[in-house]
Amino acid sequence: MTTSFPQLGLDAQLCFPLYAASRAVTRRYSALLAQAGLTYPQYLCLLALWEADDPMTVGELGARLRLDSGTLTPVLKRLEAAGHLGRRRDPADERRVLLEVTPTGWERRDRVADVPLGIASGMGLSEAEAAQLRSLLDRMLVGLDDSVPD
Amino acid sequence: MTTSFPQLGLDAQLCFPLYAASRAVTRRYSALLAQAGLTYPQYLCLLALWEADDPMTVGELGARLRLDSGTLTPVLKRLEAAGHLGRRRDPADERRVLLEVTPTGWERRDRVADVPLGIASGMGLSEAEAAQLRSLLDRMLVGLDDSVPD
DNA sequence: CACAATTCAGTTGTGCACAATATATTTGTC
DNA sequence: GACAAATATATTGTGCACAACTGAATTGTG
Repeated sequence: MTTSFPQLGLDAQLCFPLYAASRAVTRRYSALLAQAGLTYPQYLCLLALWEADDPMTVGELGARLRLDSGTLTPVLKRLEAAGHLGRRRDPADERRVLLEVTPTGWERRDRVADVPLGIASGMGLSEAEAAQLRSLLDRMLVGLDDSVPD
Repeated sequence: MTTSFPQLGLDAQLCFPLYAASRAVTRRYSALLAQAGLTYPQYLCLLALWEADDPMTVGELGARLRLDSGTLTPVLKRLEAAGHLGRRRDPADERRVLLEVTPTGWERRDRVADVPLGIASGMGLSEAEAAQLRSLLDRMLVGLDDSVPD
């Protein structure tokens, strides 16, 4: 690197390690999830819906995953086509679409139950380090939210 | 969340905070880079090429950024179309394509020089925390590399 | 030299992300 | 109760990511 612009070094910024690490983890998940017929974003949708227990709207899911309807709608349609969830308009407010996991969708849960452990073991971080990393990432997210008050 | 499958909690896994934080940071960069006519992956390509100083092959760039030719080729073509870099076959080995930043491409460097600082200030982490985060992410990447020896 | 194996970039196809926009529904306000 | 403003989702268009494949160029081996 030329000595000028040291702040433009790939490794001097947080963004690149973050971006590369995120893609590496997603890739690793994808390989395991493919065996269950799921992509990573589809898996995230199911995680959120499994957690909620009750039917959830597209907007609520988007708020949880920080994804907009332009991303979610096609993902949800593929999950519906695969029989993992049902989508129906909320009778009480026809603008909303309620997402409900089907029995087939609940079965996926057992199928992927051991995926996270499989990833964690290959990651080379202790439980304490993982917790520390989670904490730093959470604080970063909050910081980014706060500095753009919508 | 139902009490079974605690390991499937969205926040229990590292992947989701990592994924959400990475997208949040990329989004923030994109907003600033758009003013310079660059997308985030295009910016990463230029960062790597600026660092190298000498012409670089597509393969070398891919190794640095951890991206494959299927991703890079269209990005590089757009950078070429914008006049930021030149692509030519290596006369010594016609399989390779050499990437060279044009004068116009070098000018982009001044244009984006203050972008990283603008991001960092909004991130709410101290310099020490940022360094710690970088270190954890790097070790994670190494761990993931090691556990899949290609 | 012949030629199989390897390397390198490009192409194709699928699936996100996200901005901008469109459309339908609901909610205030008068 | 009309109707403007707000809300919720869907659609469109652009640009990645990445797996799988193609084809050209190079290298290793006999």
